Amino acid sequence: MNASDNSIRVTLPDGAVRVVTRGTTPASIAASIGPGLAKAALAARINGALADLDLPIEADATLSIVTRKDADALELIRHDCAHLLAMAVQELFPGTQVTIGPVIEDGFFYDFARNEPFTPDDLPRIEARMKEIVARDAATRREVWPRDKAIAHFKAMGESFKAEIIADLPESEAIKIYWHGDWHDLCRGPHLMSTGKIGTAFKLMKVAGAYWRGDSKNQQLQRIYGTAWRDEKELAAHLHRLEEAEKRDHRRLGKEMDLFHIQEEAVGQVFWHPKGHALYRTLENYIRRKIDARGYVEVKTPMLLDRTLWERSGHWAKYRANMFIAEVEDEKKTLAIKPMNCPGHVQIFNQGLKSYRDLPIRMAEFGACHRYEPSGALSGIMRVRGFTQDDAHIFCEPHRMVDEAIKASELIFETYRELGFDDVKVKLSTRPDERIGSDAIWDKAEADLAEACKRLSIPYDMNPGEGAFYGPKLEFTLFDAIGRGWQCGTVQVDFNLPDRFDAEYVAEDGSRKRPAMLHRAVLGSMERFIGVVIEHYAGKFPLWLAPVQAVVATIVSDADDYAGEVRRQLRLAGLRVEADTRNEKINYKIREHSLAKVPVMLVAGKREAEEGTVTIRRLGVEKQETLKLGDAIALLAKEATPPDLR
RNA sequence: GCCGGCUUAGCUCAGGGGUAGAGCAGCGGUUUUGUAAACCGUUGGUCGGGGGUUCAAUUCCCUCAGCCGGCACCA
Repeated sequence: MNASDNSIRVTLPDGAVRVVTRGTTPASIAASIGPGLAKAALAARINGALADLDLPIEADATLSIVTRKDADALELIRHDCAHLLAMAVQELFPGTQVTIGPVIEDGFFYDFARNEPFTPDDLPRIEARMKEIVARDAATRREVWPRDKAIAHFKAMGESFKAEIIADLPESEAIKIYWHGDWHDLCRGPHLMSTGKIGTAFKLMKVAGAYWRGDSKNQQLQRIYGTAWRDEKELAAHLHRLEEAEKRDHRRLGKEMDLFHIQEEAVGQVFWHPKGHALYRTLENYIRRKIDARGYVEVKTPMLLDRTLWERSGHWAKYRANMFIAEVEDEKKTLAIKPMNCPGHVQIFNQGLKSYRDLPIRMAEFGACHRYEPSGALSGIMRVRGFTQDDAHIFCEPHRMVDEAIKASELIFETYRELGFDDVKVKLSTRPDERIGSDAIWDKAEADLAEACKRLSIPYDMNPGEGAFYGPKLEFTLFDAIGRGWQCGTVQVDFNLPDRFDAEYVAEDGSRKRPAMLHRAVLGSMERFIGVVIEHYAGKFPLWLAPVQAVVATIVSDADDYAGEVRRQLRLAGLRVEADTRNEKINYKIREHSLAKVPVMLVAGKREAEEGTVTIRRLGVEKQETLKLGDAIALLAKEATPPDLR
């Protein structure tokens, strides 16, 4: 063996090349660059892949040293935190089995198997132990074990879940065991060189149940969630963001702003209060104008339909568990409350003979649907059992499907933009295992939806196997002001219903043909969308959406009559206005209506009453402006114009 | 549906085996006020429902419901 065989070339990020002995570790290269870097080093990136600092480099490679400042650091810290958590839990609660503990957005979790539940009180104890282990600065050691030895070892320890994981690893995978002091776990790594490197910018957040391997048929484990960051400042910032998110929670704002409520006797259904319903109507009318302008026809179909119809549609077989059923005593009938509007729309289509000249028929309905959702799925007005879809079904000649999918998608994008959502992602969900229709039909429908996206030049992600049993779909997810995604709009192809209900039209050649059917919703559910809008704007709605657009607040009781007149004229101009003539100081009124997030306050004191003016004060803005009443009305009416009418 | 937590006045919340409190809101007054809380007085609760233990339960136990956080689900 000559000397050159023992040398390798390591290329650093700045392009510099170091010739080192084969088997040199990133740690020693870092040390040779400088003691500061050696100290700051958390891990290495060898040929682009994250690796342990003590992993010998065996061939020419590119190398970068990962420090706390790098984006990768978070991933490493969080991964180590998961181990730290498992270690602390096993020290404090002997007999607890470890399973998996991955890195997730903002943090990590670890799933444990233990008979007694963890309580929220356990979290501070575990967290304290984690910090103790960090202070211990236990060294990390990596070992590679033969598979059989590893399985036998973990089985002997009573760690049956770990043994199962190892047994399921592909043969090609090396079984790596990481030691942190005298605690060890199976892990693919990499890890920081000691527990002291993790730092203490972490916090355990919550305990939850989670099924082994995500399957509800399996044993339920106990999951502990934590968040972890590079330093205390980042942690504090994250906790602050959570607090801010809580402030815009639609359930909280719904109560504070008197928009809606839900009560025990109508679980999963919304009582819309006057202000909430003002918002609801504004959105509904807006959507109605948009679809009217695009050649839709609006219909209304029955809430209760006989069981036989649901049998024919296929819902009784496929969707029965989610349907509310109504038995009628006098007649021997079973009715179901509609969970979807589509079967009803096909009934309307089927009345009378349709010609190809009549197509496309774009049949819309603000359709109230009810679905029996699992109790654990309910959440405020975001996930409910009674909701209204801004639904439509488009019956068209099969070759027009791409065009119609394009039109529907354009409507969705335009609507989101006008409502203040610019960040939208599209997914194409393709054939699920359980489905109807031939592969040829699916090929065509999936290709049509993809073609629609292509022609619109919108990027989309594939979502394989997630289509409906009756056809593929495009799903539109919008992202709100704090970056959370909400799936709202959808465009779906349906091969099922036209067939089952024998929908037909007379084609150009006089033959009877089956129309293609497209389901689409823009907002999805009114309830859910309003929830999203509330959280997106944190209750501070743009003027056109605000439930109360302006409050006329008096300073002295002499201005009461004038305030009434101002209110009357603003209402004539189409604005939602209240007058506050209570015997309170203007400070008090300003404060109260500011907290209520009323966008515009019109102050009317003695001066304004005499001069026929109002003083406008905008929400959160101290600067005021006094205008002639007529000018103020014109200004506000213009500002309050819905985006589609501007 | 599953795991855990929670449920006290209209709202936000404190309390705790001997029969319940605060702030705000409400109501009654006084005050006529100029841009984020004027002052005085005052009403208000089967402590989520049911059952049990106890001389005594809002408090402890069981059970049901709802809500919250996850998991599963979202045709």
